[in-house]
Amino acid sequence: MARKILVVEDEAPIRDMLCFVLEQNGYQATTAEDYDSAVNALMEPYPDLVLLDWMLPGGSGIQVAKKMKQHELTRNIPIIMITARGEEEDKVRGLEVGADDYVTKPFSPKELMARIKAVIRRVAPTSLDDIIEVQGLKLDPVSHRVMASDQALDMGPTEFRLLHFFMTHPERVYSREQLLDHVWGTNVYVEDRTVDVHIRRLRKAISIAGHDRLVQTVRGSGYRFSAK
Amino acid sequence: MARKILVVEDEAPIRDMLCFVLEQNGYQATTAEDYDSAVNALMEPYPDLVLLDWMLPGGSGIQVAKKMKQHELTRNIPIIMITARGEEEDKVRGLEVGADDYVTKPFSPKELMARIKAVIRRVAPTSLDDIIEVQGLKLDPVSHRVMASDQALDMGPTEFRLLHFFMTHPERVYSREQLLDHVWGTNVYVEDRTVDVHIRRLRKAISIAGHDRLVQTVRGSGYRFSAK
DNA sequence: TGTGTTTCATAAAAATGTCATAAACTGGCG
DNA sequence: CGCCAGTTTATGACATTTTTATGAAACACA
Repeated sequence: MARKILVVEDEAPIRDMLCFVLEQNGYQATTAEDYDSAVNALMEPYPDLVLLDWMLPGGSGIQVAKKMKQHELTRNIPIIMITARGEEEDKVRGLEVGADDYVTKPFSPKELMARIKAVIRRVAPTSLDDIIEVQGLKLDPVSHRVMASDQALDMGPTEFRLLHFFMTHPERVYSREQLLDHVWGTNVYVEDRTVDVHIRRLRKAISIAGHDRLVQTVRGSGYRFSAK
Repeated sequence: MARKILVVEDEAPIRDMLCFVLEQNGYQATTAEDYDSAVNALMEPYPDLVLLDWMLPGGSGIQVAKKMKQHELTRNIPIIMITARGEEEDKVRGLEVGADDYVTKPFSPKELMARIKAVIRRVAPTSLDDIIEVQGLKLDPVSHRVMASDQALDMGPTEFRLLHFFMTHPERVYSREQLLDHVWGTNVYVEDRTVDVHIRRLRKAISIAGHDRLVQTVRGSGYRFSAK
């Protein structure tokens, strides 16, 4: 429900202000103050968006952006750059590196929130709270419930998260490791094979109306959620 | 219960379509085609929400939004802007001025309804003081009483508030923390687990007519009040 | 003192990660 | 082709951990 936003900013006062505004608006804020901590913070709970100060001390913000673009898992996280007034050059370079938008210091909280909202909407058209439906299988993140043709399905929390991930990322193979990263969270030490077990449990839970065929095994690669 | 929605849109076909869709979904639609008629329409029967086309001929939609924000009585009426595809800048400015959300032309009725619902839910969950009924379980905030098929039920104050909250926010999971915030009030230091106890008491109180099944446990997430 | 609330301890239930084993699939080879 | 050996995946069982339910005691307040 609450989107996670990573704030990368070296000046503590500004950082705090940003966090305050973000949390005030229903986001969950994480922070980092330099390149290293930023890269680190990116791995933990994947943020839904990164607010990146261009003028970081050591490695500039651009390094962080570049690093993000290199990694599969962080490549698609949208970035909003914070630039100083008038630095046209920066803006251009920032957008070149893959920033999705920028705000110019000083900026109003209102403007910032507007931009964040717009960027998130653009990147993730389906709101986190939307009911997702695939072939009669409906998942409602708000009521935290899965229905198959008006019948509520029962499953454990992990199976729910797994299904949620699958339904929001269909038609794509995911290795067990990737699934662990996305569904369990990073740096969680769990055996690869554990995924198999939860896949089975998920299949069993949704098999009542025959939806288990949506969860497909891709031998040698992992699993895929597909309506085809 | 029928919410009034003001549609501000200059193109008649689109306006009619919008009205049709809105009424189809149980809303009561009012219309306006330009700045003046919009300002006018705002005064008469205060709408619960305004659907505002950004691209009005004379004064653009933003004028309407600004005007609304100036007046005490219309300030809090939520606004959903209708923007043309790709006009990023417009969206940002709209949100800055105080729009609550936007839809991009062309949009599906489904998406529109979803956004309207989301905005209304956020702004006005349910009017207070109305008798709420779910499956024969009636709660009257005025007389402060709960009835199950003409039989008065007995419960403590906290259970009453808890039930009231649940009945006005059904089909949604709430974590214990959220429940504490909403039912107990913010910044109250109470153990999370205390919620469990009151949930049990509430269940016991309404179990006489079998309504305890409405209060559902969502493992790992919290509780949910649901008729399903 | 009595009603209502919170905390605590414990029971009960559910979820989770691993294993061991069965089953399914692959590619090579006779 | 058909079979075998080697891999990979499916599945059932299980010990452990985590989360909830519940009864009772400790409190708070009028």
